[in-house]
Amino acid sequence: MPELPEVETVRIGLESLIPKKKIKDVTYDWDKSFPNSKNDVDTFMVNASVQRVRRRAKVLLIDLDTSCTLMVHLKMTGQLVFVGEQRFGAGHPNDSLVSSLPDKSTRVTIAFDDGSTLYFNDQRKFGWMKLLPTQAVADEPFMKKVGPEPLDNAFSVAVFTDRIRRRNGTSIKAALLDQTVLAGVGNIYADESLWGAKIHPARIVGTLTNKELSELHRELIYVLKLSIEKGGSTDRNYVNAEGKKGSYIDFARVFRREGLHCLRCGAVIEKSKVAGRGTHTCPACQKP
DNA sequence: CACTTGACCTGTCCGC
DNA sequence: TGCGGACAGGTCAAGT
Repeated sequence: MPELPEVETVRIGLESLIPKKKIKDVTYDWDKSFPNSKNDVDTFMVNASVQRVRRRAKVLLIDLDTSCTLMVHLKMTGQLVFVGEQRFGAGHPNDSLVSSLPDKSTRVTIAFDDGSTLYFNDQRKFGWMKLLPTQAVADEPFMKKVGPEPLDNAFSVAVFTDRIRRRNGTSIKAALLDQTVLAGVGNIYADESLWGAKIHPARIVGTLTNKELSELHRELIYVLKLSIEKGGSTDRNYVNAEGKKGSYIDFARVFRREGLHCLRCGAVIEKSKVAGRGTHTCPACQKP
């Protein structure tokens, strides 16, 4: 589910909610969602306090004061939802998903000593969290191979072009989705940025001009920043750290707009499959 | 090696 | 309604 803007939105929310909170108790129902031993949890999590919440690519990093970090990947349907010590009932203005937690998608429950709780929910069980020494995070296989952050100042057109061209024989969409090329792009923002740059997702990287890649670089940064401003995209399951949906989907130009008119030229948006993923394009603006 | 496909899971939606 | 199949925002292992 969540791509860079959604994970960043969760990070911003958690960073304002959980630092300094002390963990009282941890429970979980599915080993693959949280593979650490009870001994790890008792030794390094229980009685530990949260220091800060970081993000790298689509991974959240919750640093504890035991020199350990909770590494979290939400994959397709994961949620990290914080519920304060005071709960609101159904119908209350502040009521939301949170009033019904935990529910059957709750995989891990982290209770803090002030009565508040952080829930890790994941319907499809693809997501995971794991506890490891903070200095070991960089040695994780994914962290070693993942590409640069697209919203860093250092992510220039030259860097983008150079890295994309490493996948010269594949489609531009597959290259954008490849986390070793650059970090954080998933299906929504691949389609959105390609529409913005008027490039068909199935175009082979080797056929793209530097001018086209320069446009794509600009569009990619634009849609990622816009989405963070809008609190991410809620297509199905995504919610932020307070259980609220994001609104980027209301601003989307092609994603999930099949059958509707292109906002630029009026042609009817089509849906197809590229790089094994549902793909949305304008047949007039984005020529194969 | 470069690239593509299937597997991991559950839930929902669509057509018969 | 009921049922089968396709599909869903990610990543990795196995296949060509």
